[in-house]
Amino acid sequence: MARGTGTSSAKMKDVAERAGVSIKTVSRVLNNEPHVQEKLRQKVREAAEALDYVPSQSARSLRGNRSYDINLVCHVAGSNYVNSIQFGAVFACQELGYQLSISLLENLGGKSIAEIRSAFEGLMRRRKPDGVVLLAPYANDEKIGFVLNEMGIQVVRVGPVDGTQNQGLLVEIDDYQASIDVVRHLTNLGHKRIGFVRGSQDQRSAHVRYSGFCVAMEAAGLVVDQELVRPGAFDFAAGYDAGVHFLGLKQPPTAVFASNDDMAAGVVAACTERGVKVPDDLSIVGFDDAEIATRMRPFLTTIRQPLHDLGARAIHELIGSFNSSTSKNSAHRVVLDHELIIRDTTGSPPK
Amino acid sequence: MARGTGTSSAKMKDVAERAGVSIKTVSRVLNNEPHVQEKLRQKVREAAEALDYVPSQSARSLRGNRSYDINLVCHVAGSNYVNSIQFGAVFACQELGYQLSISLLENLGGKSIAEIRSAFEGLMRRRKPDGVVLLAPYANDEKIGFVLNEMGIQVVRVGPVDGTQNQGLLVEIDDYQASIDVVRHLTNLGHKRIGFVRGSQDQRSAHVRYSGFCVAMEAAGLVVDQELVRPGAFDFAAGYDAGVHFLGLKQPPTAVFASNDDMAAGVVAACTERGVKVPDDLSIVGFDDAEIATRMRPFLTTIRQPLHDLGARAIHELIGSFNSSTSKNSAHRVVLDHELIIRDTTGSPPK
DNA sequence: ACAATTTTTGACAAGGTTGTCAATTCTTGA
DNA sequence: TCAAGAATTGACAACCTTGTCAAAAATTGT
Repeated sequence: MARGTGTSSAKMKDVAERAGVSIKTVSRVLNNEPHVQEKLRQKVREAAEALDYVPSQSARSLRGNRSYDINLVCHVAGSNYVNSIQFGAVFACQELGYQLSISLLENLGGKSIAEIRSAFEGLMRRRKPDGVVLLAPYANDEKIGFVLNEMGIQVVRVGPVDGTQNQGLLVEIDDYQASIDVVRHLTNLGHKRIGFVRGSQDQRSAHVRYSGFCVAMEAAGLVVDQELVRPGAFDFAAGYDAGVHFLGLKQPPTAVFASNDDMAAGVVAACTERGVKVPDDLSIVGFDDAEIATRMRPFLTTIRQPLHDLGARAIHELIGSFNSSTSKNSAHRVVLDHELIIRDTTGSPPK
Repeated sequence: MARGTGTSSAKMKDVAERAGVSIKTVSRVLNNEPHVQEKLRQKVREAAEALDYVPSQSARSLRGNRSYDINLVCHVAGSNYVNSIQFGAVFACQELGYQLSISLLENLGGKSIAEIRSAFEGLMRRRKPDGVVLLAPYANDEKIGFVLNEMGIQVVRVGPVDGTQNQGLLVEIDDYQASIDVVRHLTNLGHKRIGFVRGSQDQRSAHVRYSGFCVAMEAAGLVVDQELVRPGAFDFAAGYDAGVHFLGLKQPPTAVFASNDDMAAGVVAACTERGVKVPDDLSIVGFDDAEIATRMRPFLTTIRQPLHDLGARAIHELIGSFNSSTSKNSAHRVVLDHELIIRDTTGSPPK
């Protein structure tokens, strides 16, 4: 009953009364709209502060047709990659007053536009997010971007994306350069027969990493032996299979570059089982610097992606685009730094 | 322009007109309130169906003072445990028309009630969730439960919890029995000297698993040698350290039960480095059946927790409690089944 | 100093739902 | 058949914010 003890929080009306202005003026000040005297601005801000005013999201959404929600869309698997990006995104949202919710979509690959549309509509019509963060493998699916655009939802994509499609917002690292860095590290150590384990064909990063690999090999005056290029799906098992294949070869490689850490760990596991010493007999490099890189023995040499930052930056770009006056189509591409982490799975090739 | 092409979706008013009833009646039908003739119910449902009506979350929230949001609160680390539960929860929310958002809280251990309160208020006042899912290590913090209760937010806790505090909603597995199962598996194989790696002291599960271990040892007529009980923090490094300790002993154990998979993997790593054969020289069991259990070699014998189901069930309990008429204090405890997964890290003790 | 213009301010409606309460219809008993 | 009571239905307000538009105040030009 006593003042300040009321359970319900202050409303705009209360702030207006305390500041001696109209409700609308309070609204203007709090939303940083123009056309208010500096003097009143101060008063309103003070009043809001004093009353510990917090705007009602539901009222804002209802009237303003904005949800202050951002949706992170990914497929079901809870990989370290998705997880780390997600955490970065959550932090950024907390900071900026948005809410991040997670949406899981069954694999949409190869679905028609109509099917994709209905999947998203089913997911989002209860509460339409202001923006969507699209992770691999959806980031590169132009149909999905199209559907979301059509629904009036701003999109930011994380990860490498085909150059062909209209760009929009994009946050990534330079996978191409990172692959070159890996090969250079290996060739500097003296390796000449270098194997490669590819990632899922439906993910752009898999292709980019492979082409970086090829270019760097060529630049080093080496040939890419197709016998030493194995398919994979970014999972441990594929790495293991590739490892078994390599070790069974008459002339095995002296180094293997796997397109991600899970697969690199698989290659190492195959070596461990067969008594092949890493890195003495075979050097191995991964990509991502996932948890497993320091959970395995020996520790994995790999490329560190700033996953956390990628997620955070994606959110910042998205929210920035809401407030900027530039049109929806404004393309913006952000490239974050990667880093080659040299640990214990790489060394000189055997004599 | 043509009928059905309108961009904005149907509102309650439209449904009411089509069904020839008042808006309020539509509301009643759609919310399953009593006092409506069956005949009208049908009509309304048909109309809603035909118009593809979806209620506006913001309007509902504004008027009804419910957000249809559920918050999953955990600390920063993106462990497999948190991740898997989260995925289960997201699925359940999608199914039930709620939105799951993630909140990350810096470590709140040892903070005062005032500090905890302000952390949550800062986090949640922009949009107060209808319920909160509390994961370890927060699940067992009674101060947090208290603060949330005071804020009028329903809570469901996942994981083992002290019996002392007022219960509320709780979803867990029987960690105690699971530990007994592990020990029984080991003693059945003939092990007598069994080591144990404990989990973080601030997590209830660590204590429960340890006491299950002790009881089962006693039941098998074995003594718990304190030399063979090592501390840990549920992380790989602690398991590794414990492994190094065990292997350096004059009389090492023939089996080790680690309180989670990460630590078990650490013990295995220590063995691998030292040329100790698993399971020939040392049997090792983990807990969780995390990803790493099948990413390591040999594959890890462990307890499978139905993490996905725990998350989903937590959501179901929470939402169920909103709709049920029973009071907030209604305690409900759900215990899901665990399973001992016997893989390749356990075998008979060496002669 | 006054009209014309620009800037600042506020009254009011609207957004889509649910709670309240009064009006209507139906049921029951005499 | 009619009164009393119960069940059903609907009109209207309320939730809290933002957009519209007109009114008021300040500024400019002559």
